Amino acid sequence: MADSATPRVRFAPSPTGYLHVGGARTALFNWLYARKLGGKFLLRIEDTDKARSTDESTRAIFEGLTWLGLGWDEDPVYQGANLERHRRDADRMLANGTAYRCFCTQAELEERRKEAEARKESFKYDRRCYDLPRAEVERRVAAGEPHVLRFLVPEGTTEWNDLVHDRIAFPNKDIEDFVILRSDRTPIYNMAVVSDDIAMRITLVMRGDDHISNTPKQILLYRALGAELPEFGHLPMIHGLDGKKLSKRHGATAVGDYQHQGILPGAMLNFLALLGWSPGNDIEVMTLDEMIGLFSTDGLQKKAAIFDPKKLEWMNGQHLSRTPARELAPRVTPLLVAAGLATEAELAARREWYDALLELLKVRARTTDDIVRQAAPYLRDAIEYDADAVAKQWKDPVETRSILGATRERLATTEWEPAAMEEALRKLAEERGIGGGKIFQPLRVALTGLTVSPGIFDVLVMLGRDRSLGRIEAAEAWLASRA
RNA sequence: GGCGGUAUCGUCUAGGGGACUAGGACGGAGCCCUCUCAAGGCUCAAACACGGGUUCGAAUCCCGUUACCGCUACCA
Repeated sequence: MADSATPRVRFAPSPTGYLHVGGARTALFNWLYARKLGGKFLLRIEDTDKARSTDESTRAIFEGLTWLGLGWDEDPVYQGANLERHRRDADRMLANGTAYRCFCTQAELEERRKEAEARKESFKYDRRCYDLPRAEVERRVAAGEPHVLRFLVPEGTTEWNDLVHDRIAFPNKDIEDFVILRSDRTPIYNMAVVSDDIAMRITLVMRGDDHISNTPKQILLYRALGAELPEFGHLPMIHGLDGKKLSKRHGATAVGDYQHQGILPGAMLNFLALLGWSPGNDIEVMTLDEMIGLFSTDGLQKKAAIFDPKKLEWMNGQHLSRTPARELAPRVTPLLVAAGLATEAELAARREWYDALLELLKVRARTTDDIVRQAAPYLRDAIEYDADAVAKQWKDPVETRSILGATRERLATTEWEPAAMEEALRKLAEERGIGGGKIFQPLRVALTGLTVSPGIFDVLVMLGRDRSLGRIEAAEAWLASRA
């Protein structure tokens, strides 16, 4: 275990796509760990696979983390920039006898692998180049013969006390003498990771459990380099609804996809946190700060979790409801503008009204997109009558028009205030011998064109006197033309 | 195939030998509230993979089986 006073953890994605929800969760747990313990959360871009890495992906990772609010503490480390150190470390191992040169070509290896397979045996490099006479090795090196550096796996057992799995052990005989430096002198993954983690003074390596079998190799490398071991913690995977590893087939897997679906970053984080971690009680909905307070590696799960979009939506609805309009506005305004429902200036000009509208809509929305959909009747001049709404609430044009007319007259002479309006309309219903709903429902359609909306008196207030009365009148005219 | 990991309601999970007639949440069904929709409240259906041990006692500990997942490259 590393003795550094300050815990240092890192998130080390390879920039070959977008920020995956699984990666986001790994980042979150590392981030929470650092925040909880007053440590540092570092970012390392593993861009050594030149063929697959792109700047665009790197940018997507930055953007994803930034959107989520998972800031990193030091400048991001680009693995590709540390090539020289990786080589030096590999050469050090060659020098101290923990690594050796191997001249076997990939084609030869491939052939032997196939042969072993044909014999139904598992292939493991047979260490033949380790036995090459020193003179021959020197001769071939001098001749410029291409070769790789392989790690000389020692005898014994490699084990560690995993933060989430407790003890994990691998017999070293099952680990082959793996390559650490390619024939073009670029490092192989495990070499680069260990070299970088040592250089970054990482105290805990917390990553997906698909790395469990890399861990014994890495531990061996730490030892060969005479470095102090960090702690290791392996997080379970995230699967799709069918129990298979989450992939494109399951729909949205990129954090950005959810951002565009109207998910709040806080809700995304909260949902992800609960996928593989539990605060140990029945608490579900949490802010990031609350998560920091509650976080403990004890609550980390061993089992893979299935990503359930339904629960994400519910979680988002919870966060939406709990977010004050003032905080919601910056996230919703751009969407409203993009939908052509308003301009930023218009909304800024009546900020209190806008806040009140958001307060009304957020409770019945599960995504910010829902809010945008619901907001249309309050922002647009004209409304459209939903066919189903008309069919259901305006069945009888003549009667409906009569009710609407009476409603309009009452409202016109009533103070524009919820309690007063409700009293007036309930009285009207009583006079006509009908239930309140018989007035409210057709009115709702006249006002919004829809069968669903916030409470009708809230709608009247949001719309304002002139617009409300105007809409009722328009509805009456529309009905007259149908009668 | 080899090695490693995992196993509680459909899903996320609580549980760390007796408090378990196994708790909460999502989703589902129903009821209440009610001007609609949400939200909220209440109720119901729904799980300890299987088999052996250990123990007075096992969801909890051990072993095996099964299933699933991961790794098995001069990818990361």
